[in-house]
Amino acid sequence: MDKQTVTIYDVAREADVSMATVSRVVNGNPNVKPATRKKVLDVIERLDYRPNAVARGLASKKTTTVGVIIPDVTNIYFSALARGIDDIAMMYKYNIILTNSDENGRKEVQVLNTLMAKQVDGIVFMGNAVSEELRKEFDRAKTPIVLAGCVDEKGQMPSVNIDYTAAVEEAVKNLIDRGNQKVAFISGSLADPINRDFRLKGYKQALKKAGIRYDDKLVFETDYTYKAGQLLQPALQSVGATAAVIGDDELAAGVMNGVTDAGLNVPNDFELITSNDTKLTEMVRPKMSSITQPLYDIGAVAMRLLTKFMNNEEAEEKTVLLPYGLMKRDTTN
Amino acid sequence: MDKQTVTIYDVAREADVSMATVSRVVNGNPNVKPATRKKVLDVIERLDYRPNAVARGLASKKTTTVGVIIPDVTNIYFSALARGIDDIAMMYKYNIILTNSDENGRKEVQVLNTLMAKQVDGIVFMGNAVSEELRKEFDRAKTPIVLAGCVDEKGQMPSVNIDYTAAVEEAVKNLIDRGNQKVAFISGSLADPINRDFRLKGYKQALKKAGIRYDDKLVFETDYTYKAGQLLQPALQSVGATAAVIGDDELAAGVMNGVTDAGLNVPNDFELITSNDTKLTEMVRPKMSSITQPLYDIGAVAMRLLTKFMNNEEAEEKTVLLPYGLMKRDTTN
DNA sequence: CATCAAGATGAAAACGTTTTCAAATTGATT
DNA sequence: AATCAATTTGAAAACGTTTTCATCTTGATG
Repeated sequence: MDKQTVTIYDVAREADVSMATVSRVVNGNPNVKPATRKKVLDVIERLDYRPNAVARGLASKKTTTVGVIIPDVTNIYFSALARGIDDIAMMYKYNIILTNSDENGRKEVQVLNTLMAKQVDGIVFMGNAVSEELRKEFDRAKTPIVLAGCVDEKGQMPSVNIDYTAAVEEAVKNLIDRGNQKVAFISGSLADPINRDFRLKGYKQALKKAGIRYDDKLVFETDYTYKAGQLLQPALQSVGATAAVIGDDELAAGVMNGVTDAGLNVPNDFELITSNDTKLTEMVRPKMSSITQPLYDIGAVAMRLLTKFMNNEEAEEKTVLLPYGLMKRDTTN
Repeated sequence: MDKQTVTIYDVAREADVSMATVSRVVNGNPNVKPATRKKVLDVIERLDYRPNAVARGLASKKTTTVGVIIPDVTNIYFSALARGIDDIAMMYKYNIILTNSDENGRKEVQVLNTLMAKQVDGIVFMGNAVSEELRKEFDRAKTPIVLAGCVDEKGQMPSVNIDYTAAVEEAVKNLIDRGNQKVAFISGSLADPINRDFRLKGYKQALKKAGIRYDDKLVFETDYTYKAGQLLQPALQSVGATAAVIGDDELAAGVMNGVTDAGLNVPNDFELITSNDTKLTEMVRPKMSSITQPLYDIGAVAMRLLTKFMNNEEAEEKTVLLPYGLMKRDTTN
């Protein structure tokens, strides 16, 4: 019926010491005589005392909780990052408050505010754009923040990513080298810097080096969804694209199936390279060639970086780029 | 530099009222004269006051946070549930502390304990088995708990699921009706009641009604992973199975590709029905026929149910079964 | 105009920790 | 035996709210 909670005070009384001493042994403070420590530990055991983390948070101003803002857990790419984040967080004794933002600016701001209200010790932000409004909130927050799989156009926020520009350039070059003159660029919103400023740049660079004229008819801006990809086939055909680099694996799977269902053969009639190397690439047939990214590690490193900031350690570099690669599977010849 | 936090006390002073009154307006308590309310609100605005949720939690014993224990966010099935949970949680102003358990009993208990320490108002548990140890912890916790996509063998914990037994029976019948005499049953660990007591039971019932002898050579116990499925092909062939019901979509995709890669044709040489109807079923080729489950809704309903418990409302039924179906796609004839 | 009930307010006590600072104890050194 | 520094301890003040009472206002009613 009752709350029936055992408090630090109960332990202190039973062990015949002060709350301060109990607090010390609970927190592993070395300034406690071994004998007293044992005595206290025994009482804790006997009473089954569990420190109240909320009270602790209030007194110490540390909640050992970090906020994670994710566009959609349901997206394999982001959930892979999230897994990396959570594992490292757990390793450092933090918990994760996870919230979906749907990349909706208003929701992002609102979520950020409740996270701050809950006094999280830090935040990992995923998403594609850091809106001005969001940046303002970030600034106001004294709370450390790290971006994961998310570029900051102004380069002032700590983040961990791969070199999207170079990766896409390499992928496109790969496609061109095999004779494709019309390579489509398919991504999410070009309002997102990650697409507009990084991936598209790589695309253009590859074209330029190959002496191919840039044609914005070949650039497709869409949602990161399977359906969206599937519906793209007629448009791709009408511009005569014979290959594509695609910014998301689910989207890529959609494109591939759309093309295949239209009777074309991948990779003989149409080659494609996707971007995230999630497990989906191996599940579909043909398996998708992909830019490889250390997904789990991006999350893990971001979280690790965050722990440093929360600990006031100096981090060598604020902006870390993890290695990428190109994995040939069956959607390229 | 400094914490620079505006407290309720500052607001009270500036507005020339007591903390109690500020608290009242912040919490929408109607017992405040409109004029004072406005005065307070203005000060709050001017000072940009944000209530500290931790202090609030300590004083009110409510954290508006619920814990979610998930085997692995990276699994499409679970992340779909998680999404439903989070959306409803947000709707009711709760936040989610999300932790991966890997279905590891020790980790589950440990995670549960830290959630309790953090004074979450409730818990949604996903996973396949509720171990004895876990049940003990659950009992000790005064905190309301709801299972999502997870059966309680003893039927005493609130949960939301579909009728796995009936669903599997129907799927197997479907396969048998089309002439398959040797239908394999492929699931995760049979230590999990969901497989052992529910799905397998449905499988047996279908066989029985069709007058086919149960043969445990046709029962495959494995991991819920793509790889595990892929490796199953030789074993399936050696027992002469011509069809299978499979307990997880990633696993099913693995089985299908294993079979296909071995040169067989799905569905002509081998038919299969999977269980979770995640978006993966539509991404692979052939598209997988599946038992359908309202994934998102399972999570959503579980969370909704939890809010009732947290609110001490009486819930009509503790154990809710959502409707399932059978979706014919291209892995069955 | 006295009376009362209802409506607004405030003082202060929780809530369960951590942390600061001073006091008490210890033990080694002279 | 006296001294001093280190080591252990405890008292009490935070931490920033909510909540319980009691008190004070109000305005209507007789």
